[in-house]
Amino acid sequence: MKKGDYRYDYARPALTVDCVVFGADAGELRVLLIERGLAPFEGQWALPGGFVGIGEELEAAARRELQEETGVEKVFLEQFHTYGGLARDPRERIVTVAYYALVKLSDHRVQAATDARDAAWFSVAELPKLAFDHRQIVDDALLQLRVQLRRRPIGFELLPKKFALSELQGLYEAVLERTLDKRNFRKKVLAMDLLDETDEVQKDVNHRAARLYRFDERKYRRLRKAGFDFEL
Amino acid sequence: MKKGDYRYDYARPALTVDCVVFGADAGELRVLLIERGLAPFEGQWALPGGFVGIGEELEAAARRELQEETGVEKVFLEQFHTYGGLARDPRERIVTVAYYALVKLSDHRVQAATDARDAAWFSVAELPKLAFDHRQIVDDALLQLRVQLRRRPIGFELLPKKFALSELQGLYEAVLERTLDKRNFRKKVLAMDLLDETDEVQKDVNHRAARLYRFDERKYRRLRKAGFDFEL
DNA sequence: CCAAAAGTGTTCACGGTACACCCATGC
DNA sequence: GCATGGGTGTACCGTGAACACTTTTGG
Repeated sequence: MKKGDYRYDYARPALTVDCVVFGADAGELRVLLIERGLAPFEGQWALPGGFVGIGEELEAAARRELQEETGVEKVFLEQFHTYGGLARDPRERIVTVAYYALVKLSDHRVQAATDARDAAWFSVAELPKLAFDHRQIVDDALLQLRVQLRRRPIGFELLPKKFALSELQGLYEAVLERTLDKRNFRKKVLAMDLLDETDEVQKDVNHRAARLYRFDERKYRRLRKAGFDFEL
Repeated sequence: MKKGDYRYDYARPALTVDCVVFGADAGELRVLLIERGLAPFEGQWALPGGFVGIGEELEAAARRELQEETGVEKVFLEQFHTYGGLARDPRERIVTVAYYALVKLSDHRVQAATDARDAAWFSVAELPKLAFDHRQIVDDALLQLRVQLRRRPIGFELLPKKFALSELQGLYEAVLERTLDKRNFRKKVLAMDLLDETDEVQKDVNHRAARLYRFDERKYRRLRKAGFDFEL
């Protein structure tokens, strides 16, 4: 982005993007936060995000900021709400377009960079105090995730490519905050015929190892064309 | 808004709001459009909307534009997506926050004003060519409406305060684009116990007049607190 | 008396839910 | 051999879907 002197007839809000990045770990839902290296709210935890370039698509800006500040790349990303409250930012009027992202925790060693002093995963159950209105944004994203998780096959974005059914169930339980019946869950998931059984099993567990499955994107697309609706 | 000379270190997109206003009439779903009085796309039909003031909330801007351009006030309004494509507007980069609104057609005599040359209702089945990417926005809003109509009691926003069950059914059929069974529909709706039977009936119909009902907002709120989920 | 829509019950199939026991593995 | 989670089947209930006839009113 080129620094210069840009003039307009009317005052304009600044435009940013922010990302609520979810990951799952041992049946716990986590959110990726950065520790701010700059004022305002220096030293506080916040969502990764930043300004939208004048020649940059909104989603591209979200991906760029995510990559720059946390190292996270190539993830499921979806816009869910735009926040424009007058007092969001103490400096000036800033409108932010919020996205939620889903990542396989195992794939992403996060690392802070640019204006982020640090980056780390926090359990959604114990978030620190967040900068700006980011707490509100996280809460809204979580609500959105809960709704979408049941209607679209996005849970798989949060797990390793190969996973045990109990891991999938644990994820649903963590996000929906309730326990599910094991038999019913397995029956329903397998009946949808969206998972391929691999010939691998879990490793490094001190009990019987579970069979691993893989989500079949192709099958899902084919079924959806035929009018099938994912529902869990 | 005060015209002046505003300077920034980095170029900023302009920020607007646009509204997809739905109304129902004789079992047909309609959208409110304005005919543009200014370039670009002068003379073409477009969504009501306009620039967000620097000290103005997003939703407030949407309501103001709606009122100014079409005379519509005090309606159900909900944000659903933000559009930031680089080529949306031929003049410069403009990001727009889109809302959908639901109005009782009977309550609103629309009238064009400010930079709208004309305002009129169009059946969603036969929209004219629209300016900018507004066709895409309408399509997305319609999709959103279809989803929300089944999960939240928003259909009542589109009908007169007192309505016949067949009118409600006609609305659902129009939006969802499929026929519904009369007996099952009435059973389901009445079973939710959200409607109050009035002692009025339809007038000016040349057949048996239907009883009129009213949506009971209070009851709905009470039920929702008790964990009830609207679903049709 | 005819047209047009209002109003009303029952049956059936399916999917959701509840529920308990044996099995494989690591220590 | 024991602890830990993996893996499996059946019975019941409630909800959604299909379906046709009588009633009221206006013209």
